[in-house]
Amino acid sequence: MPEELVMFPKATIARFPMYFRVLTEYSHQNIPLISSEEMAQKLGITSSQIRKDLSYFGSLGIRGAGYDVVYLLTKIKEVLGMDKRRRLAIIGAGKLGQALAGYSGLKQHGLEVAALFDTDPGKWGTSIGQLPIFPLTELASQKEKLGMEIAVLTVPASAAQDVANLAVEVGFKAFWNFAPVRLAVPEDVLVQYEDLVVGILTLSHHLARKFG
Amino acid sequence: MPEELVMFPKATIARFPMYFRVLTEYSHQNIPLISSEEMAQKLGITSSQIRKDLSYFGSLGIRGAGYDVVYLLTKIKEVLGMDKRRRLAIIGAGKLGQALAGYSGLKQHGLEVAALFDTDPGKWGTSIGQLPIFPLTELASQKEKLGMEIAVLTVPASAAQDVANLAVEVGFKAFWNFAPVRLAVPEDVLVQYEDLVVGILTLSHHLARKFG
DNA sequence: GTGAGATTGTGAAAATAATCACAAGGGAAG
DNA sequence: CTTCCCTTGTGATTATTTTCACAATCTCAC
Repeated sequence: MPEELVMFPKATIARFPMYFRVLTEYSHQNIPLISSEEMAQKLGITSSQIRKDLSYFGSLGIRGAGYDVVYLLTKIKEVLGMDKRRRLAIIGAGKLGQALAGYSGLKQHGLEVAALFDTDPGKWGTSIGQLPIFPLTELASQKEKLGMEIAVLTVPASAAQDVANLAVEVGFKAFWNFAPVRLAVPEDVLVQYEDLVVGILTLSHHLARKFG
Repeated sequence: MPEELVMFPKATIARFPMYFRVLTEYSHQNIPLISSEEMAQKLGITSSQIRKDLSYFGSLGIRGAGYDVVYLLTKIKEVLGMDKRRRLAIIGAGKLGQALAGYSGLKQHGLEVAALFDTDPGKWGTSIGQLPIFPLTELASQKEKLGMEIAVLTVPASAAQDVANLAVEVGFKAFWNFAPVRLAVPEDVLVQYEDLVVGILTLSHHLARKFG
């Protein structure tokens, strides 16, 4: 029989990480309940939006009281795939790759960087924190050995497609792409684009509108 | 008389940086015209969306031919505030701050990191590339001297609000905040939130849905 | 157990965004 | 100058997202 698959709106999914943060904070402080209004204040959004978002889980709040912090946290972890540990391969051991390798936010969300890869021989054998840097040619073998399933692309735009092709070939089905280019990949491969410039240019736009 | 201020939808503004990239590429190759369909192919979106987005400028395309690359580029630069050079202060000279300091994408978009700031005395006086690291206490004086107007927060979440308060005090009106906390700031201050975890967790969600 | 107060869950309405489909031009060739 | 072809610009439509408003129902105090 088909598993019950609630479809969450994209906009809702994008907010779950925020909810996760607040809930984690409350959980650490052993606060058992949180209301939508309380969350809304913390996050600067409306409480009705939060309730609507959470309603896709079905009815898991407690009327008159709020939401059970631990239970809600479990549900959000589940839907974000955080119940299973995922290992990442960072391809491109430049500044950005290194910054991500050392970013504690990943581990806090069940995401573990297992290794970095680079084409620069000068970097092979060195390490970032505890993480080894391998030649890109070892991507296939290390993927097997370390059980990595997400490829993080922190290479120059000009190299991104080639690197992606290689990663697809060795079996990666998910990409987190920081290179500002659209990747051509097979149908069944997921690509999440991350473009830092969008954020700062949005800010620049508002700044220009407001102050000239 | 009030300047004509066309209001661009948020979603449209978020796509302008993509358009900027394609146009820059074409401009470098001295290709004078580009059609919405051509752009759409490059970017993996629909051509009608592009036409709709560009229609907010008024009518600047050429029917039967496409858009003048250089002219369109000028318009997009203008609306994104890229016609004026903006200087950034990076507060928090950790891995992420350093990565951003060395990120060429910023300069390519008219954004110039002028200095970094940190509370760690061990970092004072050292530099990242050509960029000096100052004590946070010098924020006010260096802001004047270097003409910085955007504060980039790459400090731990626990320090973000305090640092923001200081930056507001010395006159910053725009923040690019990488710390995963909502900042309490005066009405007239702009904050652009950047949360790397959202992207990777969205990917994780789709991965979990698709492959379990 | 009862009433007062709080907070959820959710249909309906409003706002925003994306897509469609085609009339209105403009270019190019002869 | 006319015809054919191409691509824009845009109203209309559809889809998605947010907000509203209130009935349902749970807690807590007594």
